[in-house]
Amino acid sequence: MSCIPRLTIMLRACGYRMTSQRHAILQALHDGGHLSPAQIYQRVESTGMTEATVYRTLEFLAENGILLVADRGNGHLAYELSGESHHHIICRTCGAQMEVDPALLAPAISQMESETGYHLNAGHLTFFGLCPLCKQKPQERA
Amino acid sequence: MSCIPRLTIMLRACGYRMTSQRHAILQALHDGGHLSPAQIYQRVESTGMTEATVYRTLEFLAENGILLVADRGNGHLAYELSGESHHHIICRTCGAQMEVDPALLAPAISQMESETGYHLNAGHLTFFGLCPLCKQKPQERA
DNA sequence: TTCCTTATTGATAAAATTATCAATAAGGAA
DNA sequence: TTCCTTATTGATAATTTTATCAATAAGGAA
Ligand SMILES: [Mn+2]
Ligand SMILES: [Mn+2]
Ligand SMILES: [Zn+2]
Ligand SMILES: [Zn+2]
Repeated sequence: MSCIPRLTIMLRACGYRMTSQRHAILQALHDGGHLSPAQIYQRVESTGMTEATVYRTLEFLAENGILLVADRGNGHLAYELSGESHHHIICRTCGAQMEVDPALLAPAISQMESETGYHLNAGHLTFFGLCPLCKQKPQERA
Repeated sequence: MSCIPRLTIMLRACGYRMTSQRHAILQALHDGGHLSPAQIYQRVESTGMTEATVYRTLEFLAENGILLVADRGNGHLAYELSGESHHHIICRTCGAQMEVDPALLAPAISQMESETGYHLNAGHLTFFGLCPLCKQKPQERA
């Protein structure tokens, strides 16, 4: 993917380094979308990388804004490349999910800002609910 | 606290039971507010309860709507008694936090519902940002 | 290219969280 | 109260995640 060189420069500007491990994890997320640490490890295991390195690298990349952390509702976290801003909606019944335009929340957020005095980072939220299908037939679908 | 009898009835109606362990954990959360599993275990350790029981009980109570799960931003979760609906704002710099009236998000959520077809559970969200103090003096405060 | 500094990794241990399963006890029925 | 069914717990092992620290390698300087 073409963003590796850009990220390399960005990291070096902060005194950090681009390593083969970071490269492999970024690549895995590039063609994997939202992935859990375990899923990512599967995809980079062949390089000999340690699980500890996967966790460390994900935390590092997230802290530096290169990755976004997402709540999957199962208590565990997922990671993804931080591209265009967005939020998520997940169906509590069937797990279906979709992305949401952050513009929909903008007015609510700016109102929260003016009422609380906080400066909010719109961020990357996850909303839970029922998808159109599960809204009808209450129980079906695992 | 006075809600134990009510919760007992609620649980029995679903075939579940009120145990001394559940009672102790609810009591801990009643006078503790938002607590992590470790913090809760500290407070009920004297009863001889196992850590595994703490985790199981928290998951059980949350699944049944008696507890809310909160994202604390540190990757770990916190639990609290589900009372009046609200959301949270946490300062990424100093950790200061405050609750937010869910009514502020209501219009945005109903618009998301009409645009996506999902039925959303307003829920219990956590927003991150900078508090009024940290917004000014950029670096200070651990 | 060679050398140096040190950020990063692997190896390992520790800690936190989850899964198994037999023993216990909640609470409904008699 | 006594008895029974079975939800729940404790004990234990397995898995996941985090912390330590010496060995490695990124990448700037010479
Ligand atoms: Mn996302
Ligand atoms: Mn809360
Ligand atoms: Zn669904
Ligand atoms: Zn602050």
